[in-house]
Amino acid sequence: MRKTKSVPETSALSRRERQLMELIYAAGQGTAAELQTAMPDAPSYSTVRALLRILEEKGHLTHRQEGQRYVYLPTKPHQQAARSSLRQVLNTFFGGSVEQAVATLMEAEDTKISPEELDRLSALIERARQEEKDS
Amino acid sequence: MRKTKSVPETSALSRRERQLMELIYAAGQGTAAELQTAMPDAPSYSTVRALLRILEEKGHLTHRQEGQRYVYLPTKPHQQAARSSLRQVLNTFFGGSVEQAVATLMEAEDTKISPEELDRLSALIERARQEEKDS
DNA sequence: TCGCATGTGCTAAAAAATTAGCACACAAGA
DNA sequence: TCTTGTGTGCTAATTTTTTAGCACATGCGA
Repeated sequence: MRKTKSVPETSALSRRERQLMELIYAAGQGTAAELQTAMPDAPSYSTVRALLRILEEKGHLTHRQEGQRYVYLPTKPHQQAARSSLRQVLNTFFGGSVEQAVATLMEAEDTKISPEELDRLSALIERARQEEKDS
Repeated sequence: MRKTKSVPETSALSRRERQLMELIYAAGQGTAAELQTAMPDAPSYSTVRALLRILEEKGHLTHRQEGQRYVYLPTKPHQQAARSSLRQVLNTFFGGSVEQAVATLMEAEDTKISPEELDRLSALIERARQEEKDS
């Protein structure tokens, strides 16, 4: 069994913390009240605020004051978080293979990829091929 | 902010539990000792066993006895878990778009997709297109 | 047969996460 | 000005998670 590389302390998020981070990344930003509303099995308002404070301490979030309330937003750029999450899933379930992941999605009944998206995807791949040649 | 659908109790995994599940999915199966070895910041052997027992109680794992030790393996088929994890990441970070996800991966220096994989990917897409037409 | 290595089954304790709830600040309208 | 609504800053309690460690079983070689 392969030894995976050590996880930095900051990524050891608790269940609720993770849930909040996902919401914030999906939404871009949010206030305590908004986030609470958006949570499926929402805890109390205090709890949400407490979690946000902790996440800020851990360095995952910052806030800016807007009027009199805090709007929280991620510290790490969306792009970077996205990439590392995706990598993680790819490694865990697909042996790191993008192709396998896409294949799995295409097989799923409920997650059909639209013709338009297929077009865009193949355009993307074509472009990558060109760049490959150029270099 | 969109309200996400409620998460079933069983998916509320703790940090360590999640870590174990990921390892098991990546490896297919494992004994307590193997898993402990594979964990980056491994806790004690007892701890690993305790967690495995809990995961089994929660219905995520089963074990079969092999000789005198337990070999744990996931309850849910790999495929299914893979799909739902991937979906999750796609929704959180890429607005559900496969294309965007692939684009992000291609941009990353450290996660270049190999020419071979590009070929396989486009073959995959081509096949999907054909099926689209047929139906 | 005895001692050791490797396993599981427990239980109880320690640490961390989650939660509630109060106190206080400030803005806006009566 | 007083009251109300909405916000933050705390602190303390509860609940979950994580951990260690003992007791007992089994297989194996000395």
